[in-house]
Order: sequence, then C-alpha cells, then structure tokens
Amino acid sequence: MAAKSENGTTPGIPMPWNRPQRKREQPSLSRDQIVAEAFALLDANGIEALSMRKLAARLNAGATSLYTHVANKEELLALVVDQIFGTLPLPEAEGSEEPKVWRAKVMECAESMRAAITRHPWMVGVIGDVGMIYLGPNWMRLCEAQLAVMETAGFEFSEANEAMNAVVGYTIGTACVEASWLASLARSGQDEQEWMNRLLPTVIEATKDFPRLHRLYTTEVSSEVEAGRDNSFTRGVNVILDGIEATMNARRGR
Amino acid sequence: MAAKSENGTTPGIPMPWNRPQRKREQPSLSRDQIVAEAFALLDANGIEALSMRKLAARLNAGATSLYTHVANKEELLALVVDQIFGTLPLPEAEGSEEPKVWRAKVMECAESMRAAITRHPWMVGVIGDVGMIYLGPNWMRLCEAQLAVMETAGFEFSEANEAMNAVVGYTIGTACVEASWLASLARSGQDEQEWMNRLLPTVIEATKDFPRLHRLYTTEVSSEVEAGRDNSFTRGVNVILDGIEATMNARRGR
DNA sequence: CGCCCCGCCGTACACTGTGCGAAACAGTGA
DNA sequence: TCACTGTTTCGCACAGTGTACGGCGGGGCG
Repeated sequence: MAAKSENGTTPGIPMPWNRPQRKREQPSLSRDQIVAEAFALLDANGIEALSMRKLAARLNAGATSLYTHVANKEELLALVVDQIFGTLPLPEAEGSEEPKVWRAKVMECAESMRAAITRHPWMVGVIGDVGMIYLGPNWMRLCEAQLAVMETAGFEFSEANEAMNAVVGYTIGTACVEASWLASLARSGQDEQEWMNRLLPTVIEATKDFPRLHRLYTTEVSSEVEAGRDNSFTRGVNVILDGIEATMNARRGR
Repeated sequence: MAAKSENGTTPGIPMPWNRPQRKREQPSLSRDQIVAEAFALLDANGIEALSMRKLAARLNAGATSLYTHVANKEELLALVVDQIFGTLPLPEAEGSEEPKVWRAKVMECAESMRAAITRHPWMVGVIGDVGMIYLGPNWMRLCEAQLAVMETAGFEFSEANEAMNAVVGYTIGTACVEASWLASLARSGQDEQEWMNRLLPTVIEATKDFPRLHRLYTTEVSSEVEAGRDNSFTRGVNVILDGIEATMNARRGR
C-alpha cells in the first residue's frame, strides 16, 4: 500500500529513473510514415510480406497501434496505391492542339502508368481487394489532367472521356497481365530470361493443339522479352490513338 | 473387457450394422467437384467466403483432404478461373473476311469476356494472386479462336496478335475496374442505384477541385448506371476496332 | 491371408486481421 | 500542484487462415 507509492521495490512498478523515459520521443507514428513503410515492404518482398504485425515491427510499434492512423488494412492499401499514382508526371494541357503533341502526351501518360504498375507488381493483387482506388485524389488528378489534354486537343467532353477510358482501360489491363506475370516471376526469385527459358518448353508443349499460339511462343517470344513487351504496349496504344483520332476526324468531316 | 467384444454396448464401438458401411461409396472427392463447389461458393459470397475449410465442409470432407486433388489454394483458384473462360462462346473464323463480320465477332467475344468478369467480380481479386491464368487451356482456346478470326479477316500474323492484345487488354482493364466496383458494391449489400445515390455526394464533394471530373459525375452518371457502363464499353471497343481497321487499311494502301 | 498403397482426415503450427481494455501521455483548468 | 480529459500506444485474445505431418482404414494384389 505505502510501499507502492513511496519506494516501489515491487517489480514492475514504474520509478522515475528506470521509466522508459520516452516522452513521446517522436510523433512516434503518423499515417505518412505508415504508408511509406508499407510501400517499402511491398516493394521489397511483394504483397504477402505485408502484414500489420511486420509493418508495425518495422516502425518499432505495436501491431494494433497502426489502427489509430489507418482504419484497416484495406484503407492502408488504398493509400499506398494512390500514393504511387501521385508520383506519376501530370501531362500539361498547353500546346495539345496539334495531333502529334496530344498523342505524345497521352502516350507518355500511358507509358508512365504502365511503368508504375509493372515496377510495383504487387499492385495487381491489391486492386482486387480495394474498391474505390479510382476515387483517390492522385488518381483523380491524373484523370483530370488527361481529360484537359484531350479537350484542348479539340475533343468534345464525352469524346474526351471515352478516349481516356479506352487508353486507361487498355493500359491497366495490359499492365495487370504483365504485372501478374512479373509478380509470379518475382516469387520464383529468378531472372526473367532464365525463368522464361525454364518455362517455355512447358508452354510450347501446352500449346500443341493451338497452332497460332504455338507459333507465337516458338518464334515471337524467343528473345529479349522485356523490350518485346515494351514495344508491344506502345504499338497497342498507338492503335487505340489511331481509332480515337479517326473518331474525331469523322465528326469534323460530317 | 468381454463386454466390449461381445455385445458392444459401449458407445462408439463400431458394430457391423451401424458401421458407416461406405465401401468407398463414391470416389468421394474429385477435382471437378472441388472446383465446381469452389465456384459456387465464390459466386454466392465473394472471395473471402472461400476458405479451404468452408469448401471442404460443403463437400462433407476434411479440410486437408482437398490437397490430394489440388496442390494448393492458388492452383484451385487458377482452375476455377480457367473454367469460367471455358464457358465463353468461341468465335468461329469462317466468314470473317468482311469487316462487318469480324468486327461483330470480336465485339461479341469482348462483350462476353467482360460479362464473365463482371458477373463474377471476385475474379479481380484472383488474377493478382494467380500468375499463369493466361496459360490455362480454356483461355488459350479463346485466344486461338480470336487469332483465327483476325487472320481470316486478312491480318498478318503479328498484326492479328497486336489487335487481339489491344482488345483483350482493354477488355480486361475495363472489366476489372468495373468488377472492383461491383465487388465492393456486393460487399455493401446494396442495390447499385441506391449505393450510387449514397456515394455520389461524397464523390462530387471530392471532385470539387477537378472541374472536368466534377462535371462528369454531376451530369453523366446520374441515371441508369448499368446501361451507361455497357454503352461505354461497346463504344470503347469500337474505337479500338477503328484503330485496328485503319492499321490494316494503311498497310494495304502502301 | 498378409501386404502395400493411397485417399482421407485429426491435429498442430505458424500466422493473419483486428476488437477490447488498460496503460501512458499531452494538454487544460483549478 | 492535482485532477480530469482526450488521444495514442500496446498486450492480450479471438476467430480464423493455409497447409505440413503422421496415422488410419479400406481396396487391390500377391
């Protein structure tokens, strides 16, 4: 009773000199720190390396402490994803009147978006868990900028929206397929070329009944896979841009 | 002692007449059954309703029994996904020489693929976990058929491949965005229109700094959201097909 | 009959996200 | 100085997860 308040020899009683003495030594935890560390963890070891406990350990914090800054894991992931989109360069609308200019701007935007997804392949596993990604501020900023480009290029509002959806849809779809490949590649821990060499025989065997795919895999993919993917993507976007431009010209013509 | 072997009144002692009497009554468990039941579970309650234990319970089996038929959960998911692609109609190549015909065929293929994804929105959360989906037999059959259509339409091999990638990429990307929306909608348990009405004010508030998006959400989306998505998708595919056709015409012209 | 093999399953392990209540702390007013 | 308040931190616990392992029991074969 008196022992407790006065000398405190009872083990576990906090005394001034051995007290942890951290007077909230840092802000200690902030949403930005958490997001940043989660990002690092994801980039380092993929999606299954991110658990609330591991993340908290990295931050020298208790697992459940995170929940004062982040509602739940889903929200955390949404924040991380939107932060990625925040690193992409925003296209500027000015000077987009000429076809070559806006095409280049849209192309660059698509390429950087694809690069972001393939550089962080774990994103593919995240967009499924997280609804509402496309309502994040950075994502919206990106969309707004791209719409602005299309509008100053001379598109009507709904045309611009359609065009953007086409490009963005293609970009996300392609990049997701690529990223799911890259993610399973990262898990295997092997070089892309080497992993390809190991996998190719199986694929060729599997495509035995499909002559066109067989030809595709035996001839096309054989060398420099990465550059091949880059070129393929660029051509795909160009095809879409052709379609978009044709649409606008048709409207002007009539 | 004697009671045990002779009259067996002790509870739990197996006696011939109440013995389970299954002489391996069925194959009892098969890969197809497992996949089918997993599919049902996923369709009923989404991705987080599928655990090996729950699935096994549905099949009156022990949890770990599944592993004799399926390597792990990832493989199971891959099987389920490929089975979905197996239900899609295969386009036939014959008669695809005329532009209207092959465009219609490709369009139908894209639409059915999108329909499959949006009807089973949990797929979005799966394509991330599972690499190698696009090496499943049914998926490959689909690709082969689409390539055949493009080739008889007069495209060169690499052109056909490019065209298919463009359409498929756009389809997957768009459908995934839609499905992620639909999945979070399914979790909310509300009607799409109602959920939209509840969400729209927030979105409009959030887009305050982005005039074009603001306009988009205040005017465009207000009514009949589902039909709107359908039309938007169709127009997107048409834009891409325009681009593809232009590419071919350009080659013929030179 | 005995043997082996293989499908089945109970148990166990390591790990997950997160609710709850207690603690530690900063700030305020008396 | 003290009590009180609101916020942040965290240990514990719970209900689950995927799946490795070892045993069990029955069918097929010698």
